[in-house]
Amino acid sequence: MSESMQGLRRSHRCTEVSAAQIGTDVTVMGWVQKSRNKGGIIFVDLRDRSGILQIIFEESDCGPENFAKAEKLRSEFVIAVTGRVETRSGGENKNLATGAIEVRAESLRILSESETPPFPIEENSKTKEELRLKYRYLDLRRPDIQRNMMLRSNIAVLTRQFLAEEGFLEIETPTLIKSTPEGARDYLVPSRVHPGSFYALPQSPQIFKQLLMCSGYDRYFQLARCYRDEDLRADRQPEFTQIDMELSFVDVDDVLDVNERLMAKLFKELLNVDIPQPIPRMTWREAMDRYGSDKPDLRFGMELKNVSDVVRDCEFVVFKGALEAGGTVRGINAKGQGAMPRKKIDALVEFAKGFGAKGLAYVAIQPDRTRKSSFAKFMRDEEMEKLVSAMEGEAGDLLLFAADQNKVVWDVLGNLRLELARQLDLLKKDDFKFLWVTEFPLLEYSQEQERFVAMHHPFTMPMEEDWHLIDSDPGAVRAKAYDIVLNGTELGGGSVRIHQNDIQSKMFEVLGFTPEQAQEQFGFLLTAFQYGVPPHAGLAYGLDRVAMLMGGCDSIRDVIAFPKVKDASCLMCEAPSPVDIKQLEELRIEVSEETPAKA
RNA sequence: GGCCCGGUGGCUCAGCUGGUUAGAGCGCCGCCCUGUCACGGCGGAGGUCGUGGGUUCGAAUCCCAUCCGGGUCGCCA
Repeated sequence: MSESMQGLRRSHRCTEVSAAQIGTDVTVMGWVQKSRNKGGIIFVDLRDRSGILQIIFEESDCGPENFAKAEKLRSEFVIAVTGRVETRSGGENKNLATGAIEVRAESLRILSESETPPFPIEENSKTKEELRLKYRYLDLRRPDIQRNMMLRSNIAVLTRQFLAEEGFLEIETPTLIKSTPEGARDYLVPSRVHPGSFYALPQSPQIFKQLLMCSGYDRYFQLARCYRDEDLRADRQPEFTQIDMELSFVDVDDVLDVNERLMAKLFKELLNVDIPQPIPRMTWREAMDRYGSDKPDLRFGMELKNVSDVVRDCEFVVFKGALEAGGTVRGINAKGQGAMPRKKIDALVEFAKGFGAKGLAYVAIQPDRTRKSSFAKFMRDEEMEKLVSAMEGEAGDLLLFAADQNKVVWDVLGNLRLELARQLDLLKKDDFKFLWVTEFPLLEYSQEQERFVAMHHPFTMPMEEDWHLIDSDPGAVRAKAYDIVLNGTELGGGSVRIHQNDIQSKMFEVLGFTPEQAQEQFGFLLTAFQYGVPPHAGLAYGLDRVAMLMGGCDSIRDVIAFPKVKDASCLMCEAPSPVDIKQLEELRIEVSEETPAKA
């Protein structure tokens, strides 16, 4: 039996009740976390989003009718209690924020009863994610998820506040837009009015924000929903939220400056963590050379070393072959891991092969400085000495080498470095190491498409000093593009945009667009740029990733209220789903054996 | 699409080199209990071992297929 709210008003959230209210009456409402019935006295832990407050029921205070109701309380019943705040006479509970006080119930209303939940609503749930997601509305009651959602809300509020104070305007852009084939796969929405034509959901508001610059809005931002029809990961959902911004009359430094102050504000106010100002910068090339990654995790060292010159004259065919083929030999030094058992080293070799390595050469330096090595027999002693010394190898160290084309060597050692850090527990979640990675390559060659594709997007401004290479060596042209990296995660990225038609046309040409194709895809942008466009630049964060890292979570699902699972479906509402055949007919979409529809 | 891990009462797990009636903790239900807060005591209910097939005298256990969830590679301008 559910009672009404008639005549009742909540006076406090659970943990807003404090010693300051002792002796006064309060009215609290929430969910029964737990009821402990001692016979003549009943303790109820009442939970709301603020936390837990103990209610005490005794018949002499609340009367027989209320006491009888209190005896019926079960987990997750929703109740309203009016009572007197008291100091606990039974001793303080140090585990609760409200552990020194309790509310002696004078009246009780059962606002809603509850079935026994399918899993316990409690902190640090061990429940399978599958079940949690099916009953996400219950999972969202758990204190740790509620903290995540509140953190996310605070991030959004502070971001708006900060950017507004910095002169940014919040402007919404459409989510039914034109499909562009470059980049990620689009989610498509069929048009009823234009049979056979489709809208796309935006992968980002990129073109619209550039048009806003063209329109003179100067500084724009938006917390924008974005959609990409690609496979999911722990840090990737098909729909996600960007903190998206664009600025006019700026260059790289201006964008970096405002963003490092934004990050500093968020981390200081929400986590009381000081972010260095300015945030360290590293070029893409340096990041690759030192860490084998364009999003290096700076919480630990173990940097890559290029030893190509050291081993250039040795007879080890793996090294020799790689160098002759134009590749490099690089290594990392896992300090103190020289005693790693053979089995574990073999596992690392297998791990490396997963990233394209043909093998992994190693030297394990024993405590007595003798060496166990997979390739010593191919090296002269003095060559080995030189190599070990180039790696700063000391007794007890494990040296690991990869030899191949740069791209492979970077990838293998970069991932190996992270794997070793995980094994050695070097990655502390409350250690926040920010980094700007700058000067990304403008283009990268796609084997699959047999042409150069934009590393960032086709509107990215090349670095002026490299532009003369665009025909002779397109891959060597660097861009005014930058990523903001935190603890090995790409939090966001952006660039200075091209605002000159001649450079833009050349870009399209290099990317293999005919002028007609460029016009067809981006004509409105190109036309807009003929009417006076300011130099502009911008950046977009993955808000979900920001919240994930700030909240110490392992997956962005933990900071998204209703996330989707690996195959992009929703376990709770069961989207996507077949639709009524009538809906399909209206859209002129034909039904076949393979596309099920409701009759 | 590839590879790896998992699926056993409501929850979390054990059992898995085949062999009595599939166990434990928590939860749930009933009774008792006036200072609990991981409350306690007594009693009780609850299981198609993800699904389908196969091997076998016998399958939670072995084999094949398949579904579901997670991680990862490809993919993600």
